Amino acid sequence: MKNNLNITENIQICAVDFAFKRIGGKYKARILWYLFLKGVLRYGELSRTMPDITTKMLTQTLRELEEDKLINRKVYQVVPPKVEYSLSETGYELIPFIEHLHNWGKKQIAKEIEECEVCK
Amino acid sequence: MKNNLNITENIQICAVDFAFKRIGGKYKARILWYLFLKGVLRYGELSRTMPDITTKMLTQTLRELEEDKLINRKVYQVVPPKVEYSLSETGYELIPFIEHLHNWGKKQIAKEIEECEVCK
DNA sequence: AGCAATACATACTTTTTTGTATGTAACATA
DNA sequence: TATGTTACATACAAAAAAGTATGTATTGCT
Repeated sequence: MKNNLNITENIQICAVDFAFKRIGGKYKARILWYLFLKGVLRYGELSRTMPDITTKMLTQTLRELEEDKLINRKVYQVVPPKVEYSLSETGYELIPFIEHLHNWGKKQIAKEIEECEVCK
Repeated sequence: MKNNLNITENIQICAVDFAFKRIGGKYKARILWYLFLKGVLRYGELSRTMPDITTKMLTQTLRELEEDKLINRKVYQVVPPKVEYSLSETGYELIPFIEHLHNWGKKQIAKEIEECEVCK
């Protein structure tokens, strides 16, 4: 009676957890969302699009996304350097989810503004 | 030329970010997913279903979910105490997203096992 | 009186994540 | 020879999240 989980349920736990580990970072979803909206972007373009992300965090996050194969990284052997980032197929498969989240968020924000007395 | 974002895009950023703050915790999505799968659950039942979550984290996470109105908390004035948790309507609206994430995760896990030489 | 059941609370420590500040490489151009 | 451009790297500090251990309240039952 201690553990009444079946295998299927355990896999389900893991899958939600597994997925969350790959996109759970502070900026991951946003980066994926931007790559989706804008297509191929250079490092500097990403940086200028999201000025609140420091270069350290941007690089770090991009590396993690690349390791998990959610984005593609294309390096041009030129000076000054040129590196392009884009969504991978696997990363692209996460877009419907981010979109849902995005719509949900928009709706919630609207609701909170509506309920906010100070805002009236 | 420094900031070429328009208002619409800024709202989009915020929405993804906003949403992520509400379900970004280590256990939040899992708890919501379980409440969806099982319906109404008592504190102890949740705890037994997810034995890897300490009572401190479970309580803390449940409180945050409650504050953000993603779950309902119903207290029965009895001894020993009885408290029931369930998805709120707003929380329920997140289920399609968690489900998507869950399916994506399952697929990725399968893919990784397939690619794993050691597993063969 | 002592114990069990249930749903927590709280002080404190450890770990993880994020931020700050500064530095580097390579070449083209002034 | 100095400067600008681009895409980072790295040491260190701060902040946030999570974990550990222990305690509490109430009441029925033995």
